[in-house]
Amino acid sequence: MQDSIRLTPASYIVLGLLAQVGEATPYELKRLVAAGVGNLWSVQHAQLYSEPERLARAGYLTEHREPGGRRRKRYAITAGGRSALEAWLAAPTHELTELRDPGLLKLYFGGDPVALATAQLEAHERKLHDYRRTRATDPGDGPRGPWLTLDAGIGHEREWVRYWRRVRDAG
Amino acid sequence: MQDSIRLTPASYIVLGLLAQVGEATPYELKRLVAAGVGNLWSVQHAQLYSEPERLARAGYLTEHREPGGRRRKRYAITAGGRSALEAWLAAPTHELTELRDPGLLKLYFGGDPVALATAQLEAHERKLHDYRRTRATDPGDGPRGPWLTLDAGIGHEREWVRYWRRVRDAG
DNA sequence: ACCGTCATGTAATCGGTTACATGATTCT
DNA sequence: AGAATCATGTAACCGATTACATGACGGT
Repeated sequence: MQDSIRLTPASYIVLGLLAQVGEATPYELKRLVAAGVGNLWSVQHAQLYSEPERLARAGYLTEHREPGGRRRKRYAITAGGRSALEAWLAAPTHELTELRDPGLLKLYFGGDPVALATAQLEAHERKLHDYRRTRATDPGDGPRGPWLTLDAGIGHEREWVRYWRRVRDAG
Repeated sequence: MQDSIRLTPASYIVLGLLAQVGEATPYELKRLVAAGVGNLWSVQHAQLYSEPERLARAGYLTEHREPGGRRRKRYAITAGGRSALEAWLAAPTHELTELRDPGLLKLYFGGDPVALATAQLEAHERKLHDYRRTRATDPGDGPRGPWLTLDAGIGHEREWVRYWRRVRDAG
């Protein structure tokens, strides 16, 4: 129950998911991440074992082993966890994303624009179609958040496609 | 000279800058990063002390202390370093950026769209003006890479502005 | 039976971040 | 002269990634 650990984005992902689903094992968390937030902010599966432990030690989650079979650990959010999550949600942030794009980095240091653009275009177009398919099958009910961020993903993939096309065609 | 360390983006930033300027102290690297790549991919200043050491141990850089005064360490790229850099530059990548935007993450988990949009809009608009000012004063000669990535930055900030405006106005 | 992939987890490493420090300049 | 900021560096910690492992299950 030792408090005061630093809460990172990964922490909030765990807290946020557990707030939604009630309780889960690390493996279930992995599935949940893959089902949505994952293309927003990826988390290695190993971290979905260590992070809940950390959060539990700090009192944000409870942990108990399943009695039979694999004796897996199930985690659930506590009141403390919920209020930490809510405090975080309530504070809008001015922080900006960095681009942090490996392709751009190569471009910066002199990588061949056309070759980079070709490779990147392919990848971004694929991802864009991916997103669009997801959105097409989205019933549109359910919470607003995931839908809005999916929209962000689409907008950004489109922008990347535009960008790399420009680079390619200028080459 | 122990070889075979893993080269990370930070490594390539150091290699790339040293390839351009010949040699530098960590502090000078810090300035160089701030002058450009920094808004593409930020690097903590402390890492500009440790990373060159690592690279030097692995034979990608040479290191020697200045004789007088502060006895700072100056680093220069070796042939091995240069060829590692070039190999990296020559291989286009299919890797995609993730969004990794703290604001989006909050949105995903139910943060208030209008509040988030307001805060984010302000920050992105500022950054956009910033980039535009930079581009306005760019002579436009010099290597292509930085100019092209600046263009990416502008395109993306514009997309973010569009996006958050939509979110705000839909709220 | 065998092979591959999914399910599930632990251990070790290490890059990157944060915190701490101190001298030199510049501004008020 | 004192405050603030820039210049310059070291040390410690720890979150995140990589590597390693093993059992179950579906298909051929």
